[in-house]
Amino acid sequence: MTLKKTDRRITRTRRMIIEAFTLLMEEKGFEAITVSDLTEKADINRGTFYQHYKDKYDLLEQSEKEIFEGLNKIVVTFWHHANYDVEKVMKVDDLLPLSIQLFEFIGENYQFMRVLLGPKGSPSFQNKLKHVIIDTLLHRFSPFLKEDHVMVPPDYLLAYISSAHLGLIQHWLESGMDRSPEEVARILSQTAIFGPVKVSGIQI
Amino acid sequence: MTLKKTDRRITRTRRMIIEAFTLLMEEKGFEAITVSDLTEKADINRGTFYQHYKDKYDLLEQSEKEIFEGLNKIVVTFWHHANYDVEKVMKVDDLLPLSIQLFEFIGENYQFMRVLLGPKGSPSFQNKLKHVIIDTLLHRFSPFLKEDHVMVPPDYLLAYISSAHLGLIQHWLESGMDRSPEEVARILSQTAIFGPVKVSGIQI
DNA sequence: TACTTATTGTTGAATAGTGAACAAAAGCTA
DNA sequence: TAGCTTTTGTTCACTATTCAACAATAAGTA
Repeated sequence: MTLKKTDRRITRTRRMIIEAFTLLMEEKGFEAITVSDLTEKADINRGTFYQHYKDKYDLLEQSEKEIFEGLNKIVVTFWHHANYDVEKVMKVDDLLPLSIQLFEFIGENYQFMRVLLGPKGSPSFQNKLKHVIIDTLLHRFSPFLKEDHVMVPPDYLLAYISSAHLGLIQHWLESGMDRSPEEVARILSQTAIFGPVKVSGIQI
Repeated sequence: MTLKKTDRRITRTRRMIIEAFTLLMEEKGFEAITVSDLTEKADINRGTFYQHYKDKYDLLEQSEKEIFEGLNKIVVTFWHHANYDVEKVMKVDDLLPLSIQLFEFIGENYQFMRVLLGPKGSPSFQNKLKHVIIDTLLHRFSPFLKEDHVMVPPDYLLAYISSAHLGLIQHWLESGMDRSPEEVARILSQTAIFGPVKVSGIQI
C-alpha cells in the first residue's frame, strides 16, 4: 500500500495557519484569539480555516498532537534502531544521539514551542509535555532499572526527571536556542549523570 | 469603475516565485537558473509557473517592471500632492519626504534589488534603473533649472546625478541597509547640496 | 436592557493550483 | 556523433481555496 502524497496546498495552508497562530498567541494570548484574527494574519479565507479545523480549540489540539507525535516518532525510531535488550547494560552516552535528535526537533518547532510554553501559551501544554516525556521516554527505561538498587519511589523519580527535562527545554527556548542541540543534549546528559542516574543504579 | 480585487492565491504564488527567483540568482546567477529550479524552490507546480510567466526571461522582465512601476508611482503621487508650479522656487528639503519614500520602497524590496544589482543579477538592471532615475525623477526638475545659471551641459549633469544615486543605493543595499531610509535620504540630500544642486542654480 | 458591532459556521459557484503524463527540445557525456 | 538525462511547454481532470453571502450567536456599549 503506497502512501498517498499530500497535496502541497494543504501543507502550505496548514503551515500558514500555524505560523499565524504562533504570532497571535505571542501577541494577545490564546484566549483572546478569534478565527477571524487567524485567517487575517494567515491571509487565507475563513472558509478555508473551517475546512482544516473545527475551531481554534481544535487547532490547538491538533498542533500539540503533532508536536507529541513528532517527539514520539523520534523515540520509537531510535528504539527500533538501537534494538535494546534488557540483558544489555545501558550506558548514559548511548542516549546522547536520541537527545540530540529530540532537541533538533524542538529547535525546528522553536517559535511554536516557545510560545506554547510561555506566559501566553496553552496552560495545559506544560503538563501534557511532561506526561509525554514520562510515557514516551522515561517509561522505556523502567526495564533497565535495577529494582533492588532504586533508592526512591519510581513515581517520584519520574516526576523529578520529567520536570527537570521540561525546565531545561524551557530555558533553552527562552534564551533563543543560544546553544546547539548537541551542546544542550550534553548538558542534560551530564547533569543527569550526577543526579537521577546514580540514584537509579544505571551503570555510568 | 471599481478596481477588481486580485485573488490572494495569485498574489501569494507570484510572491513565492519572486522569492525563489531571488534566492536562486544569489546562489547560481540568472543564466544558470531553470524553470524547474524555480518551481522546486518555490514549492509550486511547474504548470503553475507557466500560468504566470512565459519563461524565466519573462519573469525577470516583469519583476524589473514592477520595481520601476513602484518607483514611478511614488514619484507621480508625490508630484500630484506637492502640486508644484514652475513659478514656485523649489528647495532641496522639499524633496526629502520623496527621498524617504523611495528608500522605503527600495528597503521593502531589499533582497531582490540587492541581488539584481549584485554580481550575479541582471547586468542590464543597473542601466535600466539609471534611466528610470533620469526619466522618472530628474527630468521633472528640468523646468526648475535656471538655464542661464546652468554651468555644465544638462545631459552630463543627469548622467552624473543618476550614477551618484545608483552608487549610493547600491552601497546602502550592500551594507545590509545599516541606516534607516530617513538617514540615507538625508545623506543623499546633503551630499547633493554641495554638489549638483549648486551648479544647477536651484536655491538652497 | 436594548441596540450595535463583531464573529461564527456554513454554503455554492468560480477560480487557481495540483499531479501526472506526454512529445519535443536542449544539455550532457562517453 | 550517438545515446542518455534533464528540461521544457502543454494538457486535462481533479482538488483546494477563494469570494461573497447569509442567518445565528456572541460580545460590546450606552
